Amino acid sequence: MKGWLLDLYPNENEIVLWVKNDHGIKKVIDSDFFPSFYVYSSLQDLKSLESKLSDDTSVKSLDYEKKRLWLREKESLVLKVTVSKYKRLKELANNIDESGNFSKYQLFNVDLSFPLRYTLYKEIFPFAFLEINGKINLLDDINSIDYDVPELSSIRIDVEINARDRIPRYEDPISKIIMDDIVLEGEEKELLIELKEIIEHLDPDIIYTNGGDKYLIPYLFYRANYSKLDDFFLGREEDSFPQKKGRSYFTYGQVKYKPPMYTLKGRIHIDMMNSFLYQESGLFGLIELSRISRIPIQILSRTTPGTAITSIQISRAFKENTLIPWKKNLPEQFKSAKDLFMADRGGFIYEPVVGIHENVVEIDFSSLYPSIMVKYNISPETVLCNCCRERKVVPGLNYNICKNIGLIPKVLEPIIERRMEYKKREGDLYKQKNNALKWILVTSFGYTGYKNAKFGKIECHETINAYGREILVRAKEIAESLDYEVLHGIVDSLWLKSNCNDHEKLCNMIYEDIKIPLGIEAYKWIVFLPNKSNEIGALNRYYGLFENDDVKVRGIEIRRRDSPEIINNLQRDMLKELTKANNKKEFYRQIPKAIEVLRDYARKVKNGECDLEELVFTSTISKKIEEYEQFTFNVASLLQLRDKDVVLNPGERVRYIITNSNSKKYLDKVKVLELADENEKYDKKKYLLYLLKAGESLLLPFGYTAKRLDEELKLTSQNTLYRYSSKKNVIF
DNA sequence: ATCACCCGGGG
DNA sequence: GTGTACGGGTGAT
Repeated sequence: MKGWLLDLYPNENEIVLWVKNDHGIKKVIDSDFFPSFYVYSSLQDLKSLESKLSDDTSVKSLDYEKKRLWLREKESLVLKVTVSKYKRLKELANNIDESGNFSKYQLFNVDLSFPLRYTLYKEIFPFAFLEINGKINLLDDINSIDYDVPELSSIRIDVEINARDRIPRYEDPISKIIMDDIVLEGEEKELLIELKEIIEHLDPDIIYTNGGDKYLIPYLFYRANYSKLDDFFLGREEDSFPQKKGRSYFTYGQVKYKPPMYTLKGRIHIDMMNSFLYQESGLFGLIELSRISRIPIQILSRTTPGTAITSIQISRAFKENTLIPWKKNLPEQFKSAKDLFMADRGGFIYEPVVGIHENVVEIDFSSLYPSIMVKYNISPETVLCNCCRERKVVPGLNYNICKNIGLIPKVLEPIIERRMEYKKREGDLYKQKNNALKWILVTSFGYTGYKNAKFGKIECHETINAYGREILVRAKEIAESLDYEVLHGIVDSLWLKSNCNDHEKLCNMIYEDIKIPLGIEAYKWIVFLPNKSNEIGALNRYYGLFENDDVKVRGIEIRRRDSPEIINNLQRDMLKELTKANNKKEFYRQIPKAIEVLRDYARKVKNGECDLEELVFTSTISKKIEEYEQFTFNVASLLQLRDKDVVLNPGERVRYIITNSNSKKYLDKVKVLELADENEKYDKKKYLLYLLKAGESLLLPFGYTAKRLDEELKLTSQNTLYRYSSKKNVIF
């Protein structure tokens, strides 16, 4: 049969493939695939290991092969250990590593996923069009841009829960099941049977949920179990979920909570809430990445772009007969692009000139890092290579770079080209594919410096930084030579001021010099904001109005996830007034109107007219309740929830209203939204203060502190409206 | 005054 | 399958 490879996964000791075409879908089992890992050591040690392993019944075969231990190194003799039981692979690798005191043996290809092993071995990939008749025949090309995608049917499932209070629990029964436009109501057990029957009947390829991993799917199974429905499942055959708990983990200093995956068999479950890549690039973005990264779509939808880029790198290394290192122990720690630049503030960070500016353009090297990596051939095996010691080309660093093209550029260049091709085309399909690739490129940089990255090396980071810094400095010099004034600059962007309107010349000159694509956008005006504490320009706090009337806001409350709606609405409405201005002069005229907006909001808060929903803070829990040292709003919320037997994992969010900010009593200080009743009294003074501070955030460069705004707003007489007296009150 | 805690960014 | 920046603001002590 011919069809598209919808999904594949290991099951016990075989690989299951689901192949879809216009006539239906077929499950294919390959029970003749056995995974391997590799061991390198002295020949003598390998020989003794070989004889030791030959007694192990789970070892299927032991062979010697010639492989590269690292990119472009000469091939070495290694022992290939093939296991007959999938589960034994990692156990065996661990045993060997331990028996050699974690130093005698170097192990490779240990932590590769089974789908990746299988697709590399068979030279196929997810969503490939192929023919299966005893053996697999690829009728597709992984490099293809205009590949066909199967028609996929889908359904979205939501449930409503008959909860005792507003916190839904597993013990609460289902009240409603909604499947697209089908609404099921009635007795719970019947509902579940009907749900299963409808899914069997419609037989969708994709099931979309909102929170399926975290709640919906496990809940449905819990209820089915409670109703003694033992053949309840949602896949194309019985689902088996790993008994895993979700994990909380740190990223960029923030705690995230990752619920366990609920993947279905033969059907694709996409949890829209748990899929960054789906949110960013849609179904076609997922398919695009699934193909090129060889990660099955259900797994891919739940991973980060960094995982996908790693997988692509592994595939490339595999093709070049290079083994994949198991663990790495480089001392440097993971840092994101921005971190590194922040960490050593080079000459290309310009503290913003606080205040409002006209005639401003922002230039932006949108894919600076991947471009640098490709252009300057930056890769772990090219930076400080042994063969080209003389080529010390890195600006300001004593590093040499190889003349032979490295793995990272080889991987990135085709992706950049693909993306450029998609960018040229119209329509949602290409937009989604383009977005998916964008994220691959953006994250590729961070991963080169992450210590556990398969193909990472800190010197790559330093090298990329050195080039990046040089490029920004160069761009600045060119701009200044054309009489542009630099107002602000950070990482890959510069804000420039000039009376001349011909910015094309600037772009051309920079591009001619640097040969890295850049974008340019003109502002009618932009306001750079100071730190609230010291009046110095803050690197990432600004707002501005583009020539096309789009508004760009960074760093202030409206951008924060924890801000209550009322703060967001206030700043949105104040900005609405301010952005009516087409220039600096008009901007100053709009300031009093923005303050009037603030007055309206303040009045509403003062009069107790706010809906509770507007006042809700949504804050992320960073640790377990007992680990907190201070009695914060979050702690008070957690205590309230604990009374109701609800425990949140670090990384999950609480929603609360401030009822008495200064109170030391957890029941009094805040109210968790789900536990609040409609007549809950909120802390008016506190919310008023928040409003004033949010107003200050926008207007501080013009002399309005929260305190001063407070004074203004207390004016009750209608004709003493604040008179803005020109430049006297302006700090800058 | 100092420490604890939470958030951003990218597009 | 995986990661603890750094500076900003606000609140607690």
